[in-house]
Amino acid sequence: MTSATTSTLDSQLFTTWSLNSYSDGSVVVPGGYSGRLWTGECQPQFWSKYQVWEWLQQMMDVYQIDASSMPLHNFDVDGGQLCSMSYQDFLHAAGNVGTVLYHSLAELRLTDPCQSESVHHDVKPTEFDFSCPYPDTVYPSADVCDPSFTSLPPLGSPSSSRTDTKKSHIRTDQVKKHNPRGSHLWEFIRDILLYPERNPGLIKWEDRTEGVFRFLKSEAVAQLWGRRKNNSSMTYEKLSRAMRYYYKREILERVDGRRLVYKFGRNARGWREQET
DNA sequence: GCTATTTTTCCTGCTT
DNA sequence: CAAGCAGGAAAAATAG
Repeated sequence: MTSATTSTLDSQLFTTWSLNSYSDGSVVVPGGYSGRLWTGECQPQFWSKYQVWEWLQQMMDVYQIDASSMPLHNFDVDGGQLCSMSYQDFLHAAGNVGTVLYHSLAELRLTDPCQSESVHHDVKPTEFDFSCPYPDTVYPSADVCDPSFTSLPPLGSPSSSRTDTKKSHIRTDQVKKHNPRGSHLWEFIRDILLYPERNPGLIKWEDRTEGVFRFLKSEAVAQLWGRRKNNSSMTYEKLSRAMRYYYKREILERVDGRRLVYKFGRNARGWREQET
């Protein structure tokens, strides 16, 4: 359904991010961009850990892989290490899902050098660590932080249309469950929070152990959420309404006075440092 | 298709 | 003033 007209998307991404939210459906393209943007370097071999992570997110989204069957900790490696993993290693690290990952990665490695025409104001992966010295200007953070949703697998090769999905019958009870990983807003927020090194100042922990966090770029997060839900007219105003509904369910706790600050409640799970 | 949740939209009023 | 926060209502999406 969604055709990815990649070329124009870049610019539209910019538009999206710089528009202040009142873009009544006229701007943002539904669907997604091809997985190119998030690949700062081109070759998987040169990916940083966070790029590997990004790739994994893409895979999970594209193939609807359940987070529970995708042990991210087994992939705390950089591109070089990732590429040196054998098929067996993948199976080991991710079970059946490993098959998909392995093949997808293989695809990627075959495809061309790179795009590298990403963003002129490119930020090096190394600078993502916490610091995030971004001013107030809106930047196209989608390329580095979109934890989600693409309708196409990021296999930039037109040659092999879709060697993936069916080739290996990956939809063994692990893949393609229901609506696996965070399909809920609070989970989406949580996931952004969980990996600060890849979160370029969108949301920030205020108190990690207490589960207090703050939106730094409310509209940007809203846009991201909108992208996830394929809703181009999402705004922080609306997103926050949904957040407020969480109070009653105790997924979030109210935090007085402080703007853009929320706190996970007893019914929110999976956000703590180490815990189930 | 139906039901129960969740989220999205919109809105009025209040607070920072 | 602009941007957030609060919730109520009701429509739209989703999950099952």
